[in-house]
Amino acid sequence: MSISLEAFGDRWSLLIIRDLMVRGLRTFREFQHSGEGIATNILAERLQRLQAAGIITAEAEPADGRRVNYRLTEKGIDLGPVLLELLIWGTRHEETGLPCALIAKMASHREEVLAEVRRRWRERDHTPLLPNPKEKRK
Amino acid sequence: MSISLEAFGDRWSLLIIRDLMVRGLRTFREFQHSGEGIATNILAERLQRLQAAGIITAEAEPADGRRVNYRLTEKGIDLGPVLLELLIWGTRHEETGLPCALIAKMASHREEVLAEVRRRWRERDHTPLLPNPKEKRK
DNA sequence: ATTTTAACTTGCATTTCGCAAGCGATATTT
DNA sequence: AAATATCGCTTGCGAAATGCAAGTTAAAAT
Repeated sequence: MSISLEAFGDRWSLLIIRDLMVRGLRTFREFQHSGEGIATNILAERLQRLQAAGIITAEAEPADGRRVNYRLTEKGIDLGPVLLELLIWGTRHEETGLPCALIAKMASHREEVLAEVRRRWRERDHTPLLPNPKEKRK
Repeated sequence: MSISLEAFGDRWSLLIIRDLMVRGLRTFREFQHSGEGIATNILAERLQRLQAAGIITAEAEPADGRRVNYRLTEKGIDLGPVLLELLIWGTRHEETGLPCALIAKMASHREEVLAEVRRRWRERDHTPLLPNPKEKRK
């Protein structure tokens, strides 16, 4: 457990992973403007660390040489269950803007949700899994 | 998710929660000497924060007025699934000192393991759930 | 009554973070 | 072709969080 936390146990890493997994973000710029307000130097450093840890990869976009597409590795997509449990806990115990019905469904259909997350990853389907809440979640 | 991380998304909080949940630790001193090397001021601050977040409670030991027993609340014990997924991921993807068979069993008997964790919590059974690894895990 | 123990504080040096600005390499516009 | 814009980062610097050692207070043990 402490080993896991060393790889991504800080305030930002898991949010980046979440954005990759369920919000369909891929580029530096998209993370930067995703609404959580991460500083660019920290973002750069976290992307490096996650890459070094083998959780994400960086590949240049062929159509645009400036752009770098970040993507979860298999090791990264395996964090799906962790994120799902975090989401379920947060929804159950804290005030979130998410529809409760949606979460109840997720909790009772764990395996299906995770299979869908994996499917999207495999097929590089970048449509967001969750509807974007109206309110920016803090 | 970001809301969850605000409550315990730092380097130490989840380790404290883990020590409460699966290692049977209860007191300031036990956390301090649990081998991860947390500074006492940080430990004190984290215990306060977790208490303020409603994840743990502090109650004085009746038999010894100096001692404070920390304990997970229901909200805290509900983090069981999160910890279990972290443990499974870490074991699958990083070098840990844990016997693989044990983890395979945990992954395939998720619900039983979580039920056992809850049972121990309810009955205040403080025997560690996991065998203490010989090597101090870093 | 003195010493020990448990649970914290406090002070201070070091590290990390957050913000704004800048930079180099593509790509786009004129 | 030249000027401008965009993207993915660095850099510099003040502020906040962290780590370490020492001290404090109250309760137990001797």
